[in-house]
Amino acid sequence: MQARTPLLPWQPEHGKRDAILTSAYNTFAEFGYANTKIETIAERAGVGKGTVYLYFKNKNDLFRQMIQELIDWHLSILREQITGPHSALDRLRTLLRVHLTMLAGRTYPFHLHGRDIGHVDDELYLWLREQKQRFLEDLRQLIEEGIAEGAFRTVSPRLAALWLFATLNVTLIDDAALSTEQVAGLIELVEHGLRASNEEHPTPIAG
Amino acid sequence: MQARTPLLPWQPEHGKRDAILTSAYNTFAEFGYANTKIETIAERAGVGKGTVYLYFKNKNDLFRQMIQELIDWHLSILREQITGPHSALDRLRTLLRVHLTMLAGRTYPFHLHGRDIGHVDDELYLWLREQKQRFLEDLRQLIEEGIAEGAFRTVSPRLAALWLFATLNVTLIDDAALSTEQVAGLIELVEHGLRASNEEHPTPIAG
Amino acid sequence: MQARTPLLPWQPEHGKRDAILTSAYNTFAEFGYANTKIETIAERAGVGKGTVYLYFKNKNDLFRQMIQELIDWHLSILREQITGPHSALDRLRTLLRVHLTMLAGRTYPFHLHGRDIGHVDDELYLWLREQKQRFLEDLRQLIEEGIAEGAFRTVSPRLAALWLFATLNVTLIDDAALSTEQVAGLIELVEHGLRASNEEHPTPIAG
Amino acid sequence: MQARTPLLPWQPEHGKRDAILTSAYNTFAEFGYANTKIETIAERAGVGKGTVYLYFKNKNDLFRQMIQELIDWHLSILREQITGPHSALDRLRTLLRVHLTMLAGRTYPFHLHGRDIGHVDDELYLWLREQKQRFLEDLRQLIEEGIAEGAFRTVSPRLAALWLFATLNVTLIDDAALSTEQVAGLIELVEHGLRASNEEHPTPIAG
DNA sequence: AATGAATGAGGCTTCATTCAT
DNA sequence: AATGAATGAAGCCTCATTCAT
Repeated sequence: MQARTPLLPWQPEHGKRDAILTSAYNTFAEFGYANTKIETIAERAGVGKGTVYLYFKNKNDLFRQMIQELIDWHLSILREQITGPHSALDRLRTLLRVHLTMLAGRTYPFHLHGRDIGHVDDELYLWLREQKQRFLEDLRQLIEEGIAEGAFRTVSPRLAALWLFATLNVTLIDDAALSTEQVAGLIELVEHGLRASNEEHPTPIAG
Repeated sequence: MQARTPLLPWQPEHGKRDAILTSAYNTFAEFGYANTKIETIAERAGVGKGTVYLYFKNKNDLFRQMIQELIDWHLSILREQITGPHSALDRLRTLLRVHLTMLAGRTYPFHLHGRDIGHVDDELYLWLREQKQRFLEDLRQLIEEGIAEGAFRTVSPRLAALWLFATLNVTLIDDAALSTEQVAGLIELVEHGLRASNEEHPTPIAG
Repeated sequence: MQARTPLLPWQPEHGKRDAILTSAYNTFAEFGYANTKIETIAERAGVGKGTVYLYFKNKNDLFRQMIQELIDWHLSILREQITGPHSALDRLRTLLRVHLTMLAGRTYPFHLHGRDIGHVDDELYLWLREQKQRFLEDLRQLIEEGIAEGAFRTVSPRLAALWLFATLNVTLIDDAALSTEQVAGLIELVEHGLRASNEEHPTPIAG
Repeated sequence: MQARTPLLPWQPEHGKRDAILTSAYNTFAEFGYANTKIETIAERAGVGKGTVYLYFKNKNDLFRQMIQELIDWHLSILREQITGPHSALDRLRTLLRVHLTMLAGRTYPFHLHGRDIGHVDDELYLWLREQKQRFLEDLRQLIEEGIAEGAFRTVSPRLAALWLFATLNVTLIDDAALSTEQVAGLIELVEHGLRASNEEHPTPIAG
């Protein structure tokens, strides 16, 4: 169903900039920032070392732009799920499923909250903080709507948002991707944590 | 209650090795691995640069030992909670509270599952994987016991363990430490996710 | 009188080659050889980077040709003064006035003797040596003629030529151009250094 | 007589800093700034490449400090001659002789007024301007004193100072050092330029 | 003829590591 | 055991030059 969602926001065949960003993503993911050489990124992108510097000011700049475009793209997809026309519960389910499916198909090297990559660059660090806060706001609103709809218990929306955010990182724990059943099970656990107790028998997920 | 748990496993006044490890912890946390200079660690530890090499083979070795001792110490404290004599639910509650309290008091720079620090060193990466798996096993067992006790719903114990693990990282999302109320709220959310539906009114946490 | 002497031997409107040489002159003068980029020269000349290589083999070649044409042009103008039909004293006066006036109108970045620019290129270095020697010869001859005419004291013509040459560089010392009075004063100093002592009352300079 | 004046202000055997500065002087003089590699300076100084960076922030800093210490040292020696107790004429003679002798013994790569090296570094450029102005002031004063003493004609002191300064650079024109006779002849030319006309028969220079 | 995107050789600089004291 | 001056491998980045259009 989500199979058609591309794994990354860039298409190497769309030009050298995209080729470099794709290569940068894979190389940084494989070796980490410090152990990645610009030369390696260039080689894998099929361009010369100097070409990287035609599109990016320096290594930091390349990294920052790569992360920003990746996160932007990822969050925009998630946001579509959060703000759709469906019930809060349905949107929560889809949010989790889409997110986990997107991560399942590849090595996702970077935590969404970016503490580990924030060291690289103050500008990026602050940008990530802001994105995180914005996304936490979206999650909070989703939960508030769920509460208003009577689907969720009366929990602290902000706290539940944090907790949801943490859960989203679950894939990062195991290197193996979650199976469809595991994703369903995870959604069920989260639902249970939030669901109003009178709603004993939730409608089936794919309803 | 947990206030007396020291924040770190080392005591600078216990000798140069501990001083170096404490300094290493703080410096790596502040700057990240790549941006941390041995000289800075030595300075902050109040020793000469060469002295670091009397206790550690190289920068990697220092980092690895620091992380390993930190994680070992941290997990051993958590393990005490998991394997105690109390009910599975109580142990779960204490586990979460102790973990979150330990992290609350300081900047915790490293994810327990260590994807971000695994880049540094294959040996450390594999060690962290193993620790993670062992701890996931422990969590799985806790959940199985909870199911056996009738306190938890019949969920996939392995999956729930993963989910718990993810939740443990919640503090890393926000830079601000969680308040006591927030910790309680978080525990409540997790409990709700796991709790057998007939157990509507759980016994108070501290008994 | 010399106001109509153009400042540089090239006219940008005479074609791309002249435009590039003018731009090269200004840019090398502003930034020095090492800090000057071909791209900057091309931009200022209003041509593409590749176009420079249609007219010049490489950066060194561009620099060399620029210097050579500049010096050639400059010395040929000076030489006209030296070898004219007037008396040695008059020719000396005019030589100094013309030279100083030419330099006064612009930033003259390159010493005539070229020690500082000789580093760039052995070929240019040797060429400059030769030009220098040739010009010193001309100066020597002028002085010899002055001695023969009885206008100058019996000095070492070669040494006096060196000394004259050094004096020609006086403008390079101060960034500010010399005023007409200063030029006259300078000429007067040089004359005094050379003049036969019996010629107490020289004819006024501007005659 | 001046043979005992060391050629350079540094003594390689006085430590690595002096060894590096001496090597830097010789290497920059030989190849020019842009064509000089830090590695070459280090090799010739008999130290490792990294050692240079223990004493100097970077290549520019090394160059700047080298020039400044060289000029400082050189000018301080000249200044001693200018401000001595002797007559203005004697001091002028000694000034020229000392300066020319100092330069005679070696390749002097850098013009005192530093237009050619100013491109390297703005800080250095401004510093050189200031030194130049200060030294021109000293020369001006010497000339004023000579006028007051009746030894010099009534010339513009500032202009004559500029002219003297230019003459000091005479050695830079020819690569060959001036002989003792040439130095004497040069001094004589300068004297003639300045001397009060009633002083027809000066005492012979070399006595 | 004219262009400018692409390249990669070359050099500055950092910093982990060594070792003489 | 403790030190820190010295080292040089490694990698980022610049920019002269090329070449397809």
